[in-house]
Amino acid sequence: MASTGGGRTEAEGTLRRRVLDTAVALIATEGVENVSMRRIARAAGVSHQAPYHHFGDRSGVFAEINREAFDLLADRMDAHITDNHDRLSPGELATGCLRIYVETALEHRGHFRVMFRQDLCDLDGHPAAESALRSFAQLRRLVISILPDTASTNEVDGWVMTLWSLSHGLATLLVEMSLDRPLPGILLEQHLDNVSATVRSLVDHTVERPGC
Amino acid sequence: MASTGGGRTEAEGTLRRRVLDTAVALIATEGVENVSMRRIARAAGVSHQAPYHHFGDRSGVFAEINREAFDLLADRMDAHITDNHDRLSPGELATGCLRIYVETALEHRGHFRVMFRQDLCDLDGHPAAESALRSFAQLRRLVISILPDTASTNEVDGWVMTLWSLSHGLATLLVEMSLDRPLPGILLEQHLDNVSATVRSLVDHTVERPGC
DNA sequence: CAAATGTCTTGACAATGTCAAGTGTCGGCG
DNA sequence: CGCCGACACTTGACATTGTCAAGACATTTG
Repeated sequence: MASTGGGRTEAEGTLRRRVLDTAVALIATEGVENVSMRRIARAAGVSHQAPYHHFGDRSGVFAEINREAFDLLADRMDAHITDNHDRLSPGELATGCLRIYVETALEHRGHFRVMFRQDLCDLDGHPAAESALRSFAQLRRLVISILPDTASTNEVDGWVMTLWSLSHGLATLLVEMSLDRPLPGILLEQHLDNVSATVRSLVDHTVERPGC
Repeated sequence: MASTGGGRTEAEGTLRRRVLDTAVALIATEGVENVSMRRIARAAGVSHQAPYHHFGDRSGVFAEINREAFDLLADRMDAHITDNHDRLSPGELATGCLRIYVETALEHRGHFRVMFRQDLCDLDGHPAAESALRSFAQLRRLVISILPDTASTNEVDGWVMTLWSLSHGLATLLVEMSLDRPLPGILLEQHLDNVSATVRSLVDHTVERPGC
């Protein structure tokens, strides 16, 4: 087994990556409550202290998973917008982003289960907070481009929260409950239809307003 | 302090209640990750094993909190519907239920933080699962009364999920992040306006459909 | 080549979930 | 009245967990 005492056994920074991957995989299958540092270390085939060298403490691992999750989300949204901004309307772009949100959460349950969990890690000052804001900002920009210039800040932020909730709520339900077993993709499509209907109501809301 | 050895020190079943209340209060302030059985016991002023007598194990406490949460939610929705069913349209009733959902989550963060957490407790066979379904069923009934009889099951369930997501997503964001500090009630009202707009689009969706 | 550094290991400690075994009180039975 | 079992709790013990401290080895630096 492992020779007593260490040495540079891992290639450049490989363990750090393997710890994150192992952690995310375990969280996806067992839930975050049932994942311990020592289990991660064991699953990664290293001593119980090796992960601490790269993350400081347990919450450090979760903070990094948070960062990766929000970055992945923001990157995908970015790509979708830049790829389609000349082909789709702002409303369609927003709908696309919301779809990406749900799909990303389902594809990366381990990441998603850690997002927004302030009891797992304090994100204040951590780069993860910045990544999170990046995702919000993208959606916010789309909402602004949909609403008229006269829209108040509250109106903008209210719609951002509404749209975000539509995705986040569904993603939570699908990931946390076992709703995905009985509910196949068709329900997701139905929901996304409804989302786009909501977005359209946002657009109409904008147009219809006569005055005041 | 506590005399060595037990005795009937609690009035009828009082400790069980106090354990639940203590647990919920701790979870609301510290987050579920930072709440241990022994801390609950300590805060309740009993030995570390006393709670186990009433709940079997840790997940038993969470299961019971789940049951209370879903029951409270379903009861409030029930009351709202029976109090207003002759005064409000089904759409308005649905909007009211969604508002109740968010308000209940904010008033009972400790409960909400445990809901939908399958890693904390297995609800299969537990009465909590039944309570959860009761809440869903209420919303479902409202959606059915809004949609035309010809609506497919997928259409119904899709809208149930959409409406539920609208509330659950917002509640999660408000409870898990510290969004409630900078965001006062006005944003919640704005969001609820949007929710009712979405519900209206559901109703219109019903009316507008020409054929097929 | 020697020292410093970075990567990992082992060992130890307090806290936690939980099992096992006590200890005291209460209600009912003779 | 006195005994007895059930109940509601307590104390004690154990494996596991997060984390601190110290050691071992390879690589880099001087």
